[in-house]
Amino acid sequence: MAQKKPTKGRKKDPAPIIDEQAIFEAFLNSHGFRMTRPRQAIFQVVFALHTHIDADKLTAYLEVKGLKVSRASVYRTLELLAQAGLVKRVRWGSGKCLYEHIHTGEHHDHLVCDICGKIIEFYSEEMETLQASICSAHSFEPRTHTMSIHGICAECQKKTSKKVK
Amino acid sequence: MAQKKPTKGRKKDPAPIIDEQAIFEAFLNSHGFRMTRPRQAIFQVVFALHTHIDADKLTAYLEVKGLKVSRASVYRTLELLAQAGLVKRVRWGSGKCLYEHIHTGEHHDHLVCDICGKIIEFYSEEMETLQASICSAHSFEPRTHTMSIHGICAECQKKTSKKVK
DNA sequence: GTTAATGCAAACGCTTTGCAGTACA
DNA sequence: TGTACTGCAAAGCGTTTGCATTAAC
Repeated sequence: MAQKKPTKGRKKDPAPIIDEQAIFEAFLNSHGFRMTRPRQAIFQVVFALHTHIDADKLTAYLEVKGLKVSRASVYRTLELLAQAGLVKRVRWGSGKCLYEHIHTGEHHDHLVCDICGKIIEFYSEEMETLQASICSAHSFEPRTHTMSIHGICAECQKKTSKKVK
Repeated sequence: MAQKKPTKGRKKDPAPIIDEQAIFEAFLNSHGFRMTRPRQAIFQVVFALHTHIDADKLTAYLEVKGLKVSRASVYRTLELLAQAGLVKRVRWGSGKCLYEHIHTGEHHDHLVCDICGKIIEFYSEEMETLQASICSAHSFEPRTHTMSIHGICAECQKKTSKKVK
């Protein structure tokens, strides 16, 4: 169901949020949990943003939108979303956690600029293949992976090379 | 000691610790720092173990060896070692930090078993090459990277398939 | 009307820091 | 002998939890 044209050309603009919403609701239902206003709100923000976000920023963001939700609920809901397989939690260098939504089947890796902190997402088919072959060489059954390359982004390189020699 | 036969067969047994010790001492010297007993001890343990270790385990390990060092000093020394480029600090899922020593030029990635927690290190030349090409495609200048594949190791697969189903 | 979810604030776990005493050079 | 380092304990930071109140079903 839900037509599935290849949509050649555009890279992003993945499955409509509705689908994920349905998954989330089904997940809640099947566990005897309830769909509440805070959960709605958090869900919306996480899936509307196309970036990683930490609990604090998310709370602030909600507040700006006029939805006051306690940090506790934010954490609890993100945990739920993670359990539902809709969101992935990643520890970041600082000790904070960032959360990113997962579009089914899709996933990407990260280039992280050590200077400006920018995160560039990328996807590489070869990387996936390579990982699969590494895993099978170790009889390891992969489930998820994280890969981040830290370094200096193009812009910061320019800035730096201007300033410092 | 210090002989450097190829020791075919064994995979590990890399550059003697002595070299790294020299680097550490040089680092300390050049920064006006001092080589102290706790620093010695911590250095020894980190480079003697061929695994990742967290500050707590390291402290405990030292205590067993009869070297009581405060957690504070452990953290401070690990920070120094990191600054010297001898040790890499990685945030782990739990919120803890693990530290791993770096043998110059070498580096490896990880397979992490979600069931037993075992960490398998691997190195892949193709991975390095692939990363380099991804970086250059984004005009990104890489410095370090982290890649971990989570999943289930061979042994746990066996156990699981026996029990379940 | 039940039962689960919320918000608050206190607890938590790991890491960092300030300070008085200790030890390296 | 002077200065850096240590150990302690307290503070810090992000996250989790207990409990009384509120809201979903």
